[in-house]
Amino acid sequence: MLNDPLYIQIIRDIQGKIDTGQYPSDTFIPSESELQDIYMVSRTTVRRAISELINAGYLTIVKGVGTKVMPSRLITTPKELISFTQLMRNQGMRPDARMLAIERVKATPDLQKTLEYPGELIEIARLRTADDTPISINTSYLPSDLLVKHDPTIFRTRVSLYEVLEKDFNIKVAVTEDTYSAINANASQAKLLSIRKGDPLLMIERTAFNQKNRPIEYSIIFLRADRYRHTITLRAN
Amino acid sequence: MLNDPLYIQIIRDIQGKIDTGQYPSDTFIPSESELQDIYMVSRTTVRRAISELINAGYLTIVKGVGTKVMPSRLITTPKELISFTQLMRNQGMRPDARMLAIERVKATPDLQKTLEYPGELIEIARLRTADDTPISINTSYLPSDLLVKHDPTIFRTRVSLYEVLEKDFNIKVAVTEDTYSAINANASQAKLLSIRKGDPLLMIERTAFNQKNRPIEYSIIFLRADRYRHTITLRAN
DNA sequence: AAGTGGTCTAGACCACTTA
DNA sequence: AAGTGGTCTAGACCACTTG
Repeated sequence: MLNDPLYIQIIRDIQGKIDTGQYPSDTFIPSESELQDIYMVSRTTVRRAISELINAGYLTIVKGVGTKVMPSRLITTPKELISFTQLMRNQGMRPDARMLAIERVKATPDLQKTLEYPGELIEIARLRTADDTPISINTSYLPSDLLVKHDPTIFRTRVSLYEVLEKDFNIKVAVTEDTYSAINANASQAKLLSIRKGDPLLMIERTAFNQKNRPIEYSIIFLRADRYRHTITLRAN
Repeated sequence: MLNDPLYIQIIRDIQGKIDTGQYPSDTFIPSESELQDIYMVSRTTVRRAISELINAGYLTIVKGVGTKVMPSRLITTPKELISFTQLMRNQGMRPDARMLAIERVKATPDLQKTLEYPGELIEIARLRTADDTPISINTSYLPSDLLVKHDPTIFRTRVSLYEVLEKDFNIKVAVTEDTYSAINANASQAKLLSIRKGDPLLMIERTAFNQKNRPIEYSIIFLRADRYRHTITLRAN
């Protein structure tokens, strides 16, 4: 923490002051030259920190006037990539998962193309719950060459698949492409999710990429529309 | 253009070289010191330009090695805010809209709260089509005090509501909050969209804000799930 | 060892807002 | 006129990757 770059430390400090209300919503934070004095750094470093906080949606600049704290409504939903475990935790729910299957499977032509990998895949199917209510059926496919370090059963040890990838396999998801659609539940989906056949499901297909732009996961998620809504905040360029 | 800041001109130039293939996908662009010589600017200015291109998804940095052009797959789906007109054009379709209603309405309590406006609203309901196939029913509510400059019928003159707001009212959308859900079509929705009652619809509720964080539009959109998929690319922080 | 990007400084001049 | 952020320069030292 103490060895982190100065601008990171400044970001953390300002973020903390926003969160604790020392810099309330819609008020101006100290000017850049004041921040230079506070943190004893150059203006470039102050501006670097402010620039990232603007990018993250915490601050906004009014030309010729000053730098203002964004209304918290717009702070709380960052446009960052987020895992479903995190999403549910953010909504104050206790996420869990029941493993339906962990198997080695052959890739279909579509999956081969999407994952750019001709070999075997690991299929992980899970029923996700929040506060013990079934929320979604989540089926992931991962190239097996990425997962040689441990037995696939390691995915039983944690609720978040992305946490297993990061902590046990050192694989970090950098980019996702999410496609939203809607379908009617079929009989088996309805049974698993405790709803009726024909009820609406939000369907999300996600392809995840690592830092080197290699596809590392394709997943298809069926979410109960009555229990779950997915919100995303976007900013114009 | 010539009076634009240097870093903007550099961004445009590099973007152009990526688009025309002079800097092909997955190859390294010149190093920062080479770019200093090319553009005759300081390293700070070069880095400013590169930083924004990384943010926009065009470039990626490999530590200690160089700066690489992102694969075009990941460039083509920017995470920017985008209008539905643009979205359909991007998919190679010809978007159009049939006006269903332009009316002054009283705000429901929910709408009053969402739009933070107690007065009358302008309701604009439209059937959106792509290549003459009905795609979505789009109902927007806007505070009437924003629209005094012209008669509301001006919304008939353009296909894109956001274009009318920007060009005729000088109102720019800066941030949107989109919530995704799914429902089954009711009888009237099914009729308008040429589908059957009970067929799945993707529902998107959007609240749009201007640069000053004032809510300027609430819209609810019902999309035919069989004809339309909505893709978003997200990056980790 | 050489080259790359990562961080940081100390200045400068400008356009914009407010009084 | 004074204060704000917007842009830019010319240096410096560092950590990381590769030959």
